[in-house]
Amino acid sequence: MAELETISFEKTFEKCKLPLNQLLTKEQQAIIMENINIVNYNRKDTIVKQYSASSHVYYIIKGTIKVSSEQRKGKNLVLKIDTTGSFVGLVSLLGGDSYNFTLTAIENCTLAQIPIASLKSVMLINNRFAIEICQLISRHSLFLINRLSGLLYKQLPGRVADLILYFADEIYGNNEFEFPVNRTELAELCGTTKESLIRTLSEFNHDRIIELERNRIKIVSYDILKTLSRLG
Amino acid sequence: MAELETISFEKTFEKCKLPLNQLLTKEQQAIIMENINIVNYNRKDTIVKQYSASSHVYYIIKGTIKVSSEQRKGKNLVLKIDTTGSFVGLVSLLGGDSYNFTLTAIENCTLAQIPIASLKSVMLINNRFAIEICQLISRHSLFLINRLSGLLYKQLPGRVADLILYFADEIYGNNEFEFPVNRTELAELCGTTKESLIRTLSEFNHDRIIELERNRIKIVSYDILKTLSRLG
DNA sequence: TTATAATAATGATTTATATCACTTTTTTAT
DNA sequence: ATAAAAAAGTGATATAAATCATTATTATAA
Repeated sequence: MAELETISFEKTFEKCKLPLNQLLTKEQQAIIMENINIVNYNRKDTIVKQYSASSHVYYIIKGTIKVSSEQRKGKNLVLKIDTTGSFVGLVSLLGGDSYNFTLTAIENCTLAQIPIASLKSVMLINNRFAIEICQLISRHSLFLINRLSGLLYKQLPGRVADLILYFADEIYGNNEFEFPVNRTELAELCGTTKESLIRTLSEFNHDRIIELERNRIKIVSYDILKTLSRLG
Repeated sequence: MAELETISFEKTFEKCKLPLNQLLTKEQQAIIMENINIVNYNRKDTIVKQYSASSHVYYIIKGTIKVSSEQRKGKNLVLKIDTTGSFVGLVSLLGGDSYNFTLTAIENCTLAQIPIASLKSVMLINNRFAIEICQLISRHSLFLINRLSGLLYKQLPGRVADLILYFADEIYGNNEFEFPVNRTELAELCGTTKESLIRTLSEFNHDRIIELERNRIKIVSYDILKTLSRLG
């Protein structure tokens, strides 16, 4: 499950959405790299478990993971999907001393484990960087609050439309893609049950809003999806 | 609605949960006070409107406000109640350039309006302060994510139990208190309708879990509420 | 290849809660 | 003090989606 490698700062954070090269001095980059671990995970591997003591922040060098939270025995909520170039676990960095969510690889991934202490120490000597991290946390929070409010108020067609649009627009940037997770996990992404999700997807398929074949999906009418999302 | 006053930094932030006196130098305190506005609001006054351009962060010198978000025409979600000593609007500080939520006074309030620019400039020269603010944002986000997940997964008795416990434990620190808002707003706090909320409260009253008389409520069995909250 | 397990799909039924329509009580204003 | 408006409460009904039960399909292993 976990094998170590050594690569440069540049290479590691090549795809990062923050311009870390400008943001951090060479010395600060060295602090980060000093205790970094590069780890590979396979599909379905658990990266961190909710409630366990938090020690690292993760950066996705390559791959896709899901962030989820156990609501009760057997009831899971998938909060979001994260891919290449994202930091994960930032809210847990300052929000408490244990992880608030479970992270699971949904395809083969390469992650960098950055010790919280390293990250904090760089934040303490580099305010621009601290504020950038703060900004990531704020945006991420707003995204989740919006998503959860949507799940709370919209009914299924709207939530499933959001789900499809989320994958198409935010994850894959393509109107044709393959769901990286099974129906149960898709259901957990829109706060419903496997059965209800399947029914709604089938309806969309029948109504020619999408073309669905197993995990392969193609959006036929983006506009109708947008409308469904809006009307909830 | 809005009348100005001038008071000292010490007096203004007397009840603040952050030790601003230690955290900020006299010069930094002066930057904050330079463009600060002290404003009084009456019950039901709108403090800021969702989607309007964000210019200030608010600090509650005294009083209680609600933070809400319009989900669709006529459908509101009350995200949280905030009281004396809290900063409000921090996620909007860095998360974007408009307010993400509507703030409304639910009792007579005195708030300090702090220009975002002042706050940011202090954060840029004081890393400890920046990290403290970042921490506030993280904790606040986790609270909301938990609350919203609860609303999503629990059914009404669990959500109403949470509502009562929220007021008793977090807002008033007392098992006997008066709801500061009407039934519609209580319903909006637990993502339901006025009617359903009223019915659930009446059941709790009938089952002697609470003693309810108009807005005055007394928790009779804290344990049952806790159990209802846990079982959802 | 065949058996076994996992996942997907569909139909029937139940249930929590929203909606609607209305009454009663309380608050506010004249 | 009385009228008008707002808020609280109640009952009947509708409905979206969960649950339960079962079958079909696909993936995995012997």
